Amino acid sequence: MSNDAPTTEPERTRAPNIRDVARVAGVSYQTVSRVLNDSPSIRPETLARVRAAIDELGYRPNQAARALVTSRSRTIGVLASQTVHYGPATSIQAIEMAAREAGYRLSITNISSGDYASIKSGLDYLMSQSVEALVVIAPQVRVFEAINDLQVAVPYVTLESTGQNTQHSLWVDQVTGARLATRHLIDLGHEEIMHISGPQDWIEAEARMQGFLRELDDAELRTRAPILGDWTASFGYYAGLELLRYRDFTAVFCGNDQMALGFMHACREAGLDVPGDISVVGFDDIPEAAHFAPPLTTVRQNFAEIGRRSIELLLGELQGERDLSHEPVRPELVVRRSTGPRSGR
Amino acid sequence: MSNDAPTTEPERTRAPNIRDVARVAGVSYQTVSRVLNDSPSIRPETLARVRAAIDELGYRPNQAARALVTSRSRTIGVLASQTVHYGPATSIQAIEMAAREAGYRLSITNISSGDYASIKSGLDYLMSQSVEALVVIAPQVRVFEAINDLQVAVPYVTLESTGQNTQHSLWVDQVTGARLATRHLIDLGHEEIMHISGPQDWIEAEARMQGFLRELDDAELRTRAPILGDWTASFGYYAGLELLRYRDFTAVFCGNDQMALGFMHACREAGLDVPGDISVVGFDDIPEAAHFAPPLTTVRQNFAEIGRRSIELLLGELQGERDLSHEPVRPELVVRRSTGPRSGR
DNA sequence: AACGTGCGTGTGAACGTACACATGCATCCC
DNA sequence: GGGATGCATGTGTACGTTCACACGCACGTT
Repeated sequence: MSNDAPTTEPERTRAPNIRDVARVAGVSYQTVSRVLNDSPSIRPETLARVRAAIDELGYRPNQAARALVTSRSRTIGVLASQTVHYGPATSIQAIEMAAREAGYRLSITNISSGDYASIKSGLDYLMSQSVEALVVIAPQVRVFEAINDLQVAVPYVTLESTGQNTQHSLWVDQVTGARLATRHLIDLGHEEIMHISGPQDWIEAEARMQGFLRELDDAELRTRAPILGDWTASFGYYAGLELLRYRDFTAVFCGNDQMALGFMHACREAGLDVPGDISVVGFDDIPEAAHFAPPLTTVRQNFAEIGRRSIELLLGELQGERDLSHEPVRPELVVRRSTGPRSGR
Repeated sequence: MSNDAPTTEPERTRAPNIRDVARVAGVSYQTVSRVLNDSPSIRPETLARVRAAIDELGYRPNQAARALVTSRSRTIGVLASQTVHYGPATSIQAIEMAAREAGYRLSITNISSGDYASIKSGLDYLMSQSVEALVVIAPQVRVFEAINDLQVAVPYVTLESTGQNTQHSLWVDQVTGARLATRHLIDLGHEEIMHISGPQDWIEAEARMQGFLRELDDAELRTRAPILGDWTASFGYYAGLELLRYRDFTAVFCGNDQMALGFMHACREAGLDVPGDISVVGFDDIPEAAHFAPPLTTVRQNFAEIGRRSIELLLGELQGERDLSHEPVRPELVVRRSTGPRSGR
C-alpha cells in the first residue's frame, strides 16, 4: 500500500520527445534542438549520434510546441471561392507546393456564398488559425471590407488586375489580356461584339470587362452593356439562348472558357456555326479548351505562376523586405478555331 | 543604474491570453478555460462577464498551446493528386467544409508525380503535421505500401470501389457505375465497344474497367484490352486519332468526361458523327459535360457526398465507434446525346 | 449537530520546444 | 603565462493552454 512501484512502466505509447532523443544520444536536449535547427556549431560526431537517435526512435518534432514557443504558426491562409474551377485550383496547387517548399503549411477555407457574412466567417476562421499571411482567391470587393473590419494584421496578397494597389496585390494584367482578345476580334472585322462577364465582385471579371470596353472605345466601335454571368457553362448556355434571339452581333468575348463552352452549345442549338456565323473567345485556356467544338480561341493565364508568385511575395514581406514591386503576370492570346472573319452576310 | 523600472511598459503588442481575459473578467484563468470549453457548471452571470472580456480584448484561443497540452492537432490530412480535376476538387471542398464544421482543419498535400518516393514524402509531410486522420484521393496502390512503410497509426479513408476492404475505405460502387454505362451501350445494340481507362494505379480506374469487362462478359460480347490513359482530354484526343484509324468498334466508354471530350474531338477530325457513327459515354458528369458537342452521356458521381461521408467515417472512428460499415455511394447514369443506336452500316 | 453531496470556482502541475544565458575547454596573441 | 576569444555543450525559463485535484459553500439527510 505504501509502494505503488512508481518506476515501473512509466511510459505509455507516448510519442518520443526531444529529451528522449537526448537520452539515447547521450547529450542534452538543447543539443538535439540545435541539430533540429541546423545550428552551425555542432561537432560532426555529435551530429551523427543525434541523427542516429532520431532515426532509432522515429522522432518527429512537435509542431504545436514549436509554434507555441516561437509564436510562429508557419501557416499561410488561403481564402478561396470556386476552387473547383481550373484557375483557382491550379493556383492553389502551386501555392501549396511553394509554401511547403518554404516550410509553410496551408490552411484553405472555401466560402460557399459570396455574401459578406460568409466571407467574414471564413476570414475569421483563418485568423483563428493564426495564419502568418493570407492569399485571397475570391470575390475581392467584399473581402477588402472584411479585412478592414477584422483588423487583419498579417501580410496578404490578392490577385489584382490594374496595377494600382501594388502594396497588397499580385499584379496580373488581365486588362491587357482582355484587350488582346477584343483586338483579335476587331482585327477579324467584327464590329458588333458582345461580352459575357464574370460576377462583378470578382476583380478579375471587372478588369476583363474594362479591357474589353477600352479596346472597343479605342477602335471607336459601339459598346454595349456586358451580360453579368457567374463563370459557369450553364450560364453561358442560357445567356446564349437569350442573346441569339436577336443576333445583333457577330462575335462574343466570354469572361472564361466555361461560359464560352455554354455559349457555343447555344449556338449549335440555334443552328449557327462557330466561327462561320459567330466568333467566340474565351479566357483562361483550361486544358479542355483545345478540345471544344470548335477548339476555343482564348487567353492563356499562367495560374501556376500566379500561385508561386503570391507565395514569393508574401514570403518576402514576412522577411521584412520593403520593395515588393514586381513585374505583372502577362496573359497571352491563343488563337484556335472558334474565331474567324466576320461573315459577309 | 540600479533601477531599470521593470514595471513600465511590460506589454508589447502581444496577443491577449487566457490570463488577460481572466483579469479583465475578475475570475481565475481556469474559469475562462471552462467557458471556452463549454463546461456546464458555470454561473450565467460569470459566463457573461467572461464573454464580455473576450470580446473586449479580441481574445482568440491559441491553437498551438491547446494542441500541445491535449496532444490533439485537430487536423485531418488529405493526400491528393490531380486536384485540378473536377472530381477531387469537389470532394476536397466538401471535406473541407465538413471538417471545419466538426472543428477540424485540413492539411492538404499534392503529390506531383505518382511514384513511390513522391507519395512517401507527401505522407511523411502529413505525419509531421501530426494529423489525426487521413483521407487519400490519389493513386492508391502505392499509397497502401507507403502507409505500411511509414507505420501510419491514424485512421484513414480511401475511396475504394469494390466493397472488399471496408475497414479503411469508403465504398463507392464504381463497378456498378461502369456496368450501367456499358449496359446502356449494349442495350443500344453496340457489340464492339472500346474502353479508354484511367491510370491503372487509381483504384477508381481499375474498378471502372472491371465493371466494363464484367458487363461485356455477362452479355457474351467480345472484350478487348482497354487503353490505359491519364485522365486528360489530350490523351482522349490522341487515343481517338489512333483508334479511329481502324474503326473496328461502334462505341467507346471513357474513364472520365475529359477523355471523352478529347475522343469526340478526334471523331470530328476524322469526319465521324457522334452518336451517328460512334457512341461515347463518359464518367463523372462534370458540369461542362452537359454542354459538350454533343452533350455527353455519362455516369454521375456525387463527389460532394463522397467528401462528406469520408469525414463522417473518420470522425466516427476517432470517437471510437466500432461499426464503420456504410451504404455504398451509388453512381447514376445520365443519358444525353452522345449515345445512340448502332448505325446500320 | 455531524455528515456526505453537489455546484461553482481556484491552484498547481504538465505538454515539448526555443531562446537567453552560463559553463568548460582549447586556442590565440602579446 | 595570463587574459581575451571562440567553440561545443548544458541549465533555467517561458510560451498558453488543459487536466487533476482541492477548496468553500449551500443544501439535504441522518
